[in-house]
Amino acid sequence: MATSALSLPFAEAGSILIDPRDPSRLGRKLGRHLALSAAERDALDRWLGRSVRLVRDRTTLVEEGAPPSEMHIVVDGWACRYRSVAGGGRQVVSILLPGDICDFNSFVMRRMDSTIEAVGDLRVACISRSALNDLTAAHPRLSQGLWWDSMVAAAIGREWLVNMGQRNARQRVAHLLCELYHRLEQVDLAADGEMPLPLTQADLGGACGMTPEHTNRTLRGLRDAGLIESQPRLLRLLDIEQLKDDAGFSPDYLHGAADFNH
Amino acid sequence: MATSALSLPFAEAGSILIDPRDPSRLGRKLGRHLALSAAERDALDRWLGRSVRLVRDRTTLVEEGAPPSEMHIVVDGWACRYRSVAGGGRQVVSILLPGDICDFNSFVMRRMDSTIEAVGDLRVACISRSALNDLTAAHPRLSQGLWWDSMVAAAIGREWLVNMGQRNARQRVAHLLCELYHRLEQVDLAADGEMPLPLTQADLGGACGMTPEHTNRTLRGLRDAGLIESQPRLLRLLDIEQLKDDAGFSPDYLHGAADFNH
DNA sequence: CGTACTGTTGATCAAAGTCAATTGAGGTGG
DNA sequence: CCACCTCAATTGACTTTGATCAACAGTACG
Repeated sequence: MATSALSLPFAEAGSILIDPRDPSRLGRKLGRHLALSAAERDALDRWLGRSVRLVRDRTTLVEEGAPPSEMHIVVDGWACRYRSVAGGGRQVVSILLPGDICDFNSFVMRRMDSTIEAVGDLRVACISRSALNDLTAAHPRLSQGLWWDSMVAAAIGREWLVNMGQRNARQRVAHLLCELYHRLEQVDLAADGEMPLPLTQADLGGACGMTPEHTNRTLRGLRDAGLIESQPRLLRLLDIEQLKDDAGFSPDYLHGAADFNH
Repeated sequence: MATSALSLPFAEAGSILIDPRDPSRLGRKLGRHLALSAAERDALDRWLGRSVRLVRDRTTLVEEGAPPSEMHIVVDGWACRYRSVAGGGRQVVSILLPGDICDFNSFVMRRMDSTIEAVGDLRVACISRSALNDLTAAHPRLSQGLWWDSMVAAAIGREWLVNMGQRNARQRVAHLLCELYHRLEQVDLAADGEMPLPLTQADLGGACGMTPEHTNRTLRGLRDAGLIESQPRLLRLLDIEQLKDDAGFSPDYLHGAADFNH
């Protein structure tokens, strides 16, 4: 019988294997945790390149309430996943970066429970259920990788809960910025305290449960304290250690390779 | 009572080691979504009864930072999963009811990122990685069920984010109570607006990002409005419709069987 | 050029946190 | 059986955070 994408081939968390080549961000991310073979990476990259969709700035990739179709993986660009509430409010429930799986639940749920919107132009790889089944049947370790990624996404969600429930505005924003920086770093999109940041202040606030106005003031506070410096779509973390300290940020919850493999 | 099932050897073919009137809540929950065969249900129940651990009131089942061992499923009782923050604060990130999987990430992560604590005496089924692999290899549909459960848990986490970010204290508490009622109902532990509630007000507040004092006042508000009525470990929802309406609660995110089956 | 968004700032206000006590119930030991 | 102890629930007074309302400025773009 074919191993379905939903199978559970759990193995011991493997040793790191960094492939010197430059495959998809997802492959790169998974490769930091699992020992993916060249064949597995190739297969993944092939599938990711097979059907890529372009989503224009501020248009939606999937809509809340709609029946799910395919699963999407961010190839390039950013996206926000949010839920709308009565009264016009919107809560950002996750921020999707290159290499992130947008809607893992597509194959399990009957309706999407949140909306995914592009922040800047976005390219996503589309994978049908049967394609994913084929892929994971041929390469069970990729299936492990998907599980791992799914669990990390859940851990990030839990940390966001901690963020909103236990920290003040300044800490919330600082924490989110630290998280984004670390996640970008893991896929080689940030370094030296410098990162792209296409999100508006309203997006950032929406992720922290804050109004745009208060987000603005909070960012100003961080800027005045010499912790960050911003240009239109770019952010520089001037004192990461101080920022982490203020925010109570510890990267453990990201379960990133850097913290576990050495 | 059923504690005698603890040490029973796995011997009688087809027999259910747990009280036959009390089949696993997990099986019941999954059965609402998937068409589980009798054999699948039976296999699940057997495994769940194989190794049951008793966790005393307010002691921890798994500890933040510890390396994961087995996966646990609530058989009976309640638990809270929380993360501690510097300064003594604790954020409850999920509330675990009978039939819930406590720590699905056990098999994927290297360290637990949160603590799970019993709320009242708790019984959990323990399943090793290899046992789960065997079980899902023999019954692939159970594997689907685990995926489904995992995705629902993630959806609940997202809804909690919405709750904390977009709703006021009264709505947050009302929403949480509605959610708990619905989830209990799905495993036949609540009906007619009446539900067990072993949580303290501090627990409830911890899940909503509120102080115990404010939680107390908020509950009083709901009581004064005639929406709820409480006894020590029991809660009655006197006007569920009004409560849902106030809270902006819609059970869609629970992806419950009632809305999707048939 | 308007138009529309994003960022910015100020004034005011309400919601929730903090600090401080008191009450009440359950459990324990004498 | 009762005194005592602990923890949960409750209430009050006060403070602070962040929301709300209201402008206005900079910028991109048709």
